[in-house]
Amino acid sequence: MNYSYQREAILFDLKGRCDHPTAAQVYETVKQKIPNISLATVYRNLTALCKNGDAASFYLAGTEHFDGNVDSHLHFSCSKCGRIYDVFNSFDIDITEKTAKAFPGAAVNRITVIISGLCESCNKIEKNKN
Amino acid sequence: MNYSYQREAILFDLKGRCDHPTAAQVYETVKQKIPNISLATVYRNLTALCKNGDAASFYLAGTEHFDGNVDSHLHFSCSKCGRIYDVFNSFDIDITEKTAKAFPGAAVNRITVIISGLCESCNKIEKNKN
DNA sequence: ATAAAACTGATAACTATTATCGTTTTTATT
DNA sequence: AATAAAAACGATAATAGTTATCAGTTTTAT
Repeated sequence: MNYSYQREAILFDLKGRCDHPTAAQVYETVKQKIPNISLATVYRNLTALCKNGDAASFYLAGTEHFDGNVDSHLHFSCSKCGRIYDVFNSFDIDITEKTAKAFPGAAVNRITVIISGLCESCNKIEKNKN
Repeated sequence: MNYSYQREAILFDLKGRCDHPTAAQVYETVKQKIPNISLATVYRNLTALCKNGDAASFYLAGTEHFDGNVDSHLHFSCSKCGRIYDVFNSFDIDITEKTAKAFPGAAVNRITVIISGLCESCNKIEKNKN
């Protein structure tokens, strides 16, 4: 893989935010720095960065979201405000290990956990409606 | 919600299989029974059935997969053969409960867990390559 | 300096899904 | 049974997200 100014800018942008952006959202911000960058370049590089282990991604309702944090963690998605929060693995078990036990002979590569519901602030608003 | 012959056939098909089909796959099989059924009808009804609690769905690589089994369970997706296996919750913790603790004040509605890797048979083939 | 490989922007193509609309079916009421 | 409103239908257009193509540019190794 060769160096590219565009890829560097994309990774820099992704690493500097924690909102789990879509490709289109990364495109919008990187465009401020590189006005003539193409959306295809953003897609290409986000995919390459994930493949390379520099980024991660997960799907939410059919749309891919990217994450500059490649450390194992879960995601909480609020169905009202749409925000995606990190959930730093507070679980007292190693899901990967347990899964390997449940599937003897299989190779576990990745575990995606998406918790959905109402975040604290949206839930508070919801409760006040009564 | 009124009765519809198409919806009944769609739910019957979904309940009778365990391969977590996409809308297009349900369409293909239901078409054998109702040749003039529309793909839009399949989408409409799968969505309605999920909303109604008679079915469930999750996204895999941008595509929605449907599940006639609405009991809590996880999914193992093989990256080679594409098959999706059910993982009946052998974990000794209640993820929902733990999540609620990690997010005090939030309301947890649903937890989607997708484990990806190589299933036992594909992993065996992979190992024999050496 | 040069040539191959990798990467780019622009855009066409594709896949999955949703929206629209005129027609048909279902359901409740006469 | 007739009827009218609501719900659902099939066909298909529209949309969203993503991937593929391709000619031109940048990077890298020599």
